[in-house]
Amino acid sequence: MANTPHPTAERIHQVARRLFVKRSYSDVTMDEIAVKAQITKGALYHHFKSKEALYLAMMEADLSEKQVLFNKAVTTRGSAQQRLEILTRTFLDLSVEKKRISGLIRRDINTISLKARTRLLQMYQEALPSQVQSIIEEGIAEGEIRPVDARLLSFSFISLVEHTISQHGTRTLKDNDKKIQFVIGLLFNGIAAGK
Amino acid sequence: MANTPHPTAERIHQVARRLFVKRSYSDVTMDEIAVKAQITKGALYHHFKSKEALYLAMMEADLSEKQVLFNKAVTTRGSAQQRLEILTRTFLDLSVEKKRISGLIRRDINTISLKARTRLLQMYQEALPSQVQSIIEEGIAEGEIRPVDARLLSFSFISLVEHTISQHGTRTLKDNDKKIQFVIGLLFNGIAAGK
DNA sequence: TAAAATACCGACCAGTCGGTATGTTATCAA
DNA sequence: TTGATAACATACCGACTGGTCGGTATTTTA
Repeated sequence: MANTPHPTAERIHQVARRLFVKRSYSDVTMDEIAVKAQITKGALYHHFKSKEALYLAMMEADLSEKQVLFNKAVTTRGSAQQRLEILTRTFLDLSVEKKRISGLIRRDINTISLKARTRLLQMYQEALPSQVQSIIEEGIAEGEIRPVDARLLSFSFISLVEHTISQHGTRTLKDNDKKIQFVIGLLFNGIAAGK
Repeated sequence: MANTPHPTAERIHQVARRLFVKRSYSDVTMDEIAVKAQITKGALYHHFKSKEALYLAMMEADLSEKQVLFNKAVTTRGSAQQRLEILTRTFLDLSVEKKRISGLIRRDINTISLKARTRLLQMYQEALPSQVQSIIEEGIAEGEIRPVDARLLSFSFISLVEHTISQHGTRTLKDNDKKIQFVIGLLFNGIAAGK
């Protein structure tokens, strides 16, 4: 699945990724992907049987890669806060493009078929929210974090991190250390002044 | 602009809103809007000169309504926390559909023309983030909130609220009081157990 | 009541897009 | 050398989509 099968397929992946990150699923055409990948539509359809298949393959490659990466943070020893910091840093160290991909799912999820949707959501779940969630749950078990809904909190946390890489986020929080500080500080201590 | 000009135009607005909330800009067709509004395409184009114009009109009507609503929370006397609670409650009291609309902007923003995009972002800015931001800024000035980037925080806060109305959010946090408690608690105090 | 504006109809058009059918060329095992 | 198969190219299809247009019904105004 993520086994670099063919240089052309790899190039198609790259091109598709770049385009899908910038524009929505419906707005990216197979013709454009073919042109940008310097092949013809025939070749494109030789490697991927449909647009949805290409989209899915691209997303799955990305998500399984992230799943492995983030798992290192989950399995590290340390406090929940430390591990969330590591996970966040791992994410922030990715290329701009790869950081943005995760956000596509919410945007495009309703445009693809039900089957693809289910599969995609499941992969996303395992790659990101579940891993954040497990750290939070252990933090709660250890008494480090007060009991809250870990699932909802993990989604909130992911959004929070995503905001730091937005246009305004990068303007305000120049480097990754500042971003991590903002995100972790807000998550653990909130914004109340009295402390 | 928001002056109930014509029953048919009003119906078109409703139908468009319902469809655009569920699916992306590109995926909603003018034909479908016409059929669902029980008029012909000719009539539809009589009331709105283009698809984009309809989308924009719908969004603007919604945003200007929200702008007024949320402004009441901003101009209320009280602590920043109290005012954010009021603003959040005002939002949560809206219909499911109207709660969801705000999220469309991020999804569709890259699909529409540059001109429309700029205008839309500006209206959104004034309706939501700016108002949240001004409350936060006053909270900082009063020493209630520790100094953070108010703009980035307002975006984060809005996302946080939006998560509480997601599928999982409503499952976990049954009523609006629970949602407000979660959101405000997290924002002001974080999740650290030691306090 | 004539005229003019508004609201609406539905057939049509030009262009787009995902996908296919049918080739041609490169690769490589037997 | 051959022949099967993978890797491409080219031409095309048909469904769909945003938008147009000539004309009609209805309401408002003079």
